[in-house]
Amino acid sequence: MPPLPSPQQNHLLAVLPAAEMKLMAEHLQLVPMALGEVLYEPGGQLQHAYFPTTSIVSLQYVMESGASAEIAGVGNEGVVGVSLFMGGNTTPSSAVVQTAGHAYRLERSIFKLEFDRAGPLQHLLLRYTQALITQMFQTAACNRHHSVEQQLCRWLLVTLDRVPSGQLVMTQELVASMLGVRREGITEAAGKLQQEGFIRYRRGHIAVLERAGLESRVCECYAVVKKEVNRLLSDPP
Amino acid sequence: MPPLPSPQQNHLLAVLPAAEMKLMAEHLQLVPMALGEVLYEPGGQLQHAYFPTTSIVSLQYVMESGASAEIAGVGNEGVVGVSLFMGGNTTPSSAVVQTAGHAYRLERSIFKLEFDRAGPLQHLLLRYTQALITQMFQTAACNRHHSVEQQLCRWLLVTLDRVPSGQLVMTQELVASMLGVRREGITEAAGKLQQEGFIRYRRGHIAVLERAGLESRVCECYAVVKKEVNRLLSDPP
DNA sequence: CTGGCAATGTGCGCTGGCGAACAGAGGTCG
DNA sequence: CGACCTCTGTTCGCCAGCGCACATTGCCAG
Repeated sequence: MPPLPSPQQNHLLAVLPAAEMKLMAEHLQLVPMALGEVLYEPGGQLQHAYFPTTSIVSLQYVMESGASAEIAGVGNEGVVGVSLFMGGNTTPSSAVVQTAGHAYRLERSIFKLEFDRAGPLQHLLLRYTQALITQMFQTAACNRHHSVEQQLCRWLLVTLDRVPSGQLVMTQELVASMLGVRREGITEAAGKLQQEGFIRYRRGHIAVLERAGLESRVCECYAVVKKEVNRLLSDPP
Repeated sequence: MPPLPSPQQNHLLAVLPAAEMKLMAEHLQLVPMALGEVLYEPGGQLQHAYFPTTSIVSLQYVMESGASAEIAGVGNEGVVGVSLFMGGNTTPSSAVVQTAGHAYRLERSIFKLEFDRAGPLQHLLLRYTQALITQMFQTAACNRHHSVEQQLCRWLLVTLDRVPSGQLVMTQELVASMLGVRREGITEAAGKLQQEGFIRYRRGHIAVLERAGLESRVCECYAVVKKEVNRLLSDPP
């Protein structure tokens, strides 16, 4: 077994000043995140904020028809539950664990209290929220104008940035529901990428072999978001 | 000529406590907003926050190919320039005046100062930002799954909520670029709506005749966003 | 090692939206 | 009042992605 994750594996927690971190440490609670677990449903009251370390959470919207679409993903660079401090407490979206792993969680009232302290944590969270907004922004535009193959490449690259090993546990069915397209569409696009030797997959596993290949096929959206997220989360002035 | 707009015509400014408002009043500056005016471009430094009264501003993203997509709109219920207080200062999107009118603007540093006061204004702005997030969310999902006609209905209804007269000054070309679709697609969809007697248009003018008709055709997205925005901006606890 | 089931591969026909090209029809401005 | 330009209507071929149906293939449990 790999060593238990430390809070520092989450970038937001990692860059907190020691003093700040000390205050929160005793309230942070390590929890396992199982694939498919639902952290919250539309309109449901969030009880905790989650800081993923090794897990990945997908923020998605499910339409009345049952069709779904991922709007943004949260990995160890962020936090699930921004609506807690934005003031709404709930959102019309859901959050589902997309890659199993761990997260640290913080009870809702504590989280809000720490935020209202108006210290470095607040600034960090607000900047992160803006990064999240950029993701959604770009997803909306990408949904409108780019092909399934391009979006698949984007999704793979984003996920890869959060899973250094490049070994993803993920069925085509699941990818399809994330992207909000048909499973067959993924089969086809993934088939092409496999033929080119960029990826290899077998029954629920995807291995990225040649990252550069994906980068040559992806739309601009990947780079735009990555650059913006780096800008926002690197150097707090 | 209609009377000059008062700051109270902007909902955010209207609900501010008198004390708060007094502080800001002397810095608020009434400006005309001309159709097509660009408030900021991707990556550009915002100099002001804008509180629309009678104008409508469209937040959009322009792709490398030149194709564009509106991600959210801001009318008298909101403010343009959330990135100023979120910490990023800029965003990769642009803001364009979609309906001419007026707005009150606030110099960047003043705006940030007032926000950092952590009073009612801050809470209000954060809640509004979450409402904005909901809009983007829903736009992303809507772009993925709904037809041009549905999206046109949504767009008309949203705009109608901000233009009580129901008389829109807007060419099909412009609507098309907002929705990120072809102009012909709008011609066709609008033609249907006109045949049904829901709207009437002539060279750059759209008149909504039967709001209920549009509501019968629109996708769920309109109601979801409206409900959520009402929830967030009505009763600050 | 052998069902059985979930995951993947494939092949239809269909349709919504795209791209391009052009014809009419208001407005506007000389 | 007429020229001109912009906006709108319409057509045609094309293709990505959908929905459906069914064949195949790993993988795991028994």
